[in-house]
Amino acid sequence: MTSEPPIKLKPISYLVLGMLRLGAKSGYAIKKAADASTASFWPTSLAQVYPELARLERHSLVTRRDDRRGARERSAYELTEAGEAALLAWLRSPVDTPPQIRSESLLRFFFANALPKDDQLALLRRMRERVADRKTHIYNPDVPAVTTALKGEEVRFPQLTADYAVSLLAFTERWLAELEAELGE
Amino acid sequence: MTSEPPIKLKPISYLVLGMLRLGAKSGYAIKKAADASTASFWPTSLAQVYPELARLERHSLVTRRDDRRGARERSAYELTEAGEAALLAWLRSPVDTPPQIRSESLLRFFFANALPKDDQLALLRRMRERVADRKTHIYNPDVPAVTTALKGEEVRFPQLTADYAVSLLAFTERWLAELEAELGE
DNA sequence: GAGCACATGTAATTTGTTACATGATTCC
DNA sequence: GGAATCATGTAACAAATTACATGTGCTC
Repeated sequence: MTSEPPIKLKPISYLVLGMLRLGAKSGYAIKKAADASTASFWPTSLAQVYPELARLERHSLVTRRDDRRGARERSAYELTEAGEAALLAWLRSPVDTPPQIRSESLLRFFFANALPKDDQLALLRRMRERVADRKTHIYNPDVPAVTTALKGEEVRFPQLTADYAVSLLAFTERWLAELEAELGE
Repeated sequence: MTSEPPIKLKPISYLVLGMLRLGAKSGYAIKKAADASTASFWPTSLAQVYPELARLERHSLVTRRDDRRGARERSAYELTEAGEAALLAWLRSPVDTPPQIRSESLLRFFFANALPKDDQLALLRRMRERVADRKTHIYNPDVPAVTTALKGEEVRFPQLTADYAVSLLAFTERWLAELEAELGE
């Protein structure tokens, strides 16, 4: 089907394939869906999505058709069989790079010893407030909006992912509150 | 003291300043200490540490002196008063960029709906096993090894950071086990 | 008609990793 | 004597973000 050298699929590839499978059709829609669901553990940008779609099309993992609305151009992409197979193979594969985390907040926490006790407590309180903030702002993945492609399939993992994120934040909040109490004595 | 334009301090700057304060003296020692303590939430490399030390020295936040061992050259760095002040100011500052996370594992989880139930369960089990692995391999920050510079100061935050990491992993393990049980019914 | 969401891309810049280059010291 | 660790740096490369560039359609 293609004479291209074998394509190397990266997480962004699977993000795109996965969102297509859930029913997002345009690059813009994929990015929007990602912002509302996967952004907190796999951030991306349009400058990644568009080139990736083109790359996947060159390798016949997706097909593109014109889908203009009046004068505004738009592309509608679909998974090919090879594309769906690649997605499933990845989901089944055990290979897993460890999660990468960059938390300035934890870095501060780690060095907090340099502060007098009052400032340590202030730091903990600020951290806890911020965690509470993030908890209330977790996007509930707007699954119905993008699952038009799925007939009858019960979609629960996106919601579970959001649930997990909220639980983690709640756990962190409690952990910080306890430490605050202990340190404040 | 310097005619350089004002220095812009980034997290790697504070990592270096903080490790110096804990008693690491050479660039190599800073990297080693970071690998054993902060690497899981703020990874870095020697190719960042060395240039950063040079930059901090140019701006008089650290001082460098020769500390060769025989024929092997080595530099010993120390915080200046300005350096310690910068570290403390950062620790007190509320500014906080949200943590950045990239977890291929969670991305898989999010899309796991595409799999038949058995494969979903296998995915959950693999995730849980991997979390358990990471939990057992968490480095305990080797604080005594680098705290020669601190006289009498009780250093507990590095240990607390490791405790928190272990707690989070344990929480995740339980969460996954429960989901597995629920899904397995 | 103003402002925002929809829509697609490329270019420039930033950030960070891995590879390269070189050598000394220590431990088995 | 060989391997691992100590020690310092630079160069090449990779990945990702932000900025740039352009225009349409919808809603208040």
